[in-house]
Amino acid sequence: MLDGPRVRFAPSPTGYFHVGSARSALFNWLLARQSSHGVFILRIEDTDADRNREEWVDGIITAMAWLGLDLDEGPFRQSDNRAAHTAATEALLAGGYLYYCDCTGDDIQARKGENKTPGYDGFCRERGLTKSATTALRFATPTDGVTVVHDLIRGDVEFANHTIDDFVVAKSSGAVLYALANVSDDRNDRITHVIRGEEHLPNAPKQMMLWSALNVVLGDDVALPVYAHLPLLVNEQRKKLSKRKDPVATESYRDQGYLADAFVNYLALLGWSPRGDEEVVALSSIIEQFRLEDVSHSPAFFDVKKLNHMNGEYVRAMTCPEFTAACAPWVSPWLTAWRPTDREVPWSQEQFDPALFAKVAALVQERVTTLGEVPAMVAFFFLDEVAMDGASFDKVIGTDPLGQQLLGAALARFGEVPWDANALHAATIELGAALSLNLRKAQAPIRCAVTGSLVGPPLFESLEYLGREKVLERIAAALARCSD
RNA sequence: GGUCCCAUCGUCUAGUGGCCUAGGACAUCACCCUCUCAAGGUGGAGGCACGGGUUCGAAUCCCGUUGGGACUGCCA
Repeated sequence: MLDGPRVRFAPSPTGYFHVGSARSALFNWLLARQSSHGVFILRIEDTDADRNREEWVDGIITAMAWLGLDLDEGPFRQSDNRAAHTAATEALLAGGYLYYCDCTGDDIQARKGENKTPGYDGFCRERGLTKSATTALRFATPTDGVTVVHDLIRGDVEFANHTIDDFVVAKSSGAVLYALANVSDDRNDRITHVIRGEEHLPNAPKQMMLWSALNVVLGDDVALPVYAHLPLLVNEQRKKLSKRKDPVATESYRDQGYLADAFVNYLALLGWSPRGDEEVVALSSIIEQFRLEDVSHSPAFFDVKKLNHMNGEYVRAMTCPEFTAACAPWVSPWLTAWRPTDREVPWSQEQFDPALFAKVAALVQERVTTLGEVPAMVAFFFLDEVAMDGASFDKVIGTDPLGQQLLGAALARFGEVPWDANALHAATIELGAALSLNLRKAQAPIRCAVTGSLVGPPLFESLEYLGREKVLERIAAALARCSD
């Protein structure tokens, strides 16, 4: 068998797919992809029945597929490996690495009193307790020596063994906990690189102890994995990104119309950077250049502004037909397999005209940063009645006699002018000139009357695509509104 | 409190002892372009946390200080 890195992404389905998780998944995936024999595994760590939900499992799988993080093995379920976890626990117990403990949290707290040493005090170590409904299994950590974690990103990190408390390996219910379950699975999956968030760094020495102990009691000498603890993703307060307080759901970025390629590109820049000055780089180039050794040590702030810029660049880099097609979930969701879950289209299926949208798309492509912004920008093409912005109307038409005069003149002139953007452009210049208005001023009332807003896609192309009839209708309606 | 991690423009970063008067990107400001809004172009402002060493020479190495963070669960 050819050796390549075997890496895994091991999320627990206790919430939506966090952007920090997406970044961890990506870095694991990159390492696997840059080697021809690399293997990327997804293992859902679903052993905490109280907190897991099936919909979150789906969310993880869907989001990873969206990002293009394809799997070589899995998705596996940690809950399918319970037999192995139990066997590992029993072997460890038989080997003398574990002991039963019936202390409650309150007991431990009460005993500690003034003692500042963290964690469990080893009270039950020599008590010789046996299995019961109230006894958990703890790992007896060495009281001397040091455990050094060889971290690819940070170098060697030393932990004095006496500072590591006797952590619980299996609950009194028999359920095997994270530290062991995770190690047991990593051994079985022959994981070579454990790449995960920095919050797991304190777990590493415990898991190395477990791994080595398992090698002894199982008689199965599996090489310890190489660790790489990724810098945390933080919010503007420099705190770890929180599912509760921060906008971190990967799914929501998809809903908003961020492009997977752009999102992946941005994620790759969090803690790592390509060589050279260019940050918008092809995935193939990222795969080729990526090195764990180059990952930065310090926490990174997830900056939506920069993501926005990058997304805009990717949007503009698409061909027009690609862009048009990519917009489908937002403009014609009734046609697509996937559609955003957090919004509705402003028009009905009957009102929407695909051929018209294909023309209009070119007008908005370079004006949006996300696909989700498209509907609002082109709604006036499909809605029977414009959604008039009151303030804009008052400003350039309602309280402006010149604006009304121009609209009156346009109503007449647009009735006879050849119907194309150039002619409309020229006609508007003349109309404005007659009132001593430059084009900037002259186009405003027309834009407002026809689109309902003072900002939007280029006006004359819009008029052309909308058609003479609707344009004249809307100008007349705007004029009528003045006398209301 | 303890253990551990981290420290370059507001933000993400380049930088691995001399190419640094510290480079790029986002954001920001100004100007140009322009039918609005964008996009684009040009230019500006903006940083090595602090203090000691080591060295001919330090953003880069060492020590300390300060500051921030993670962990400290019969969660993962």
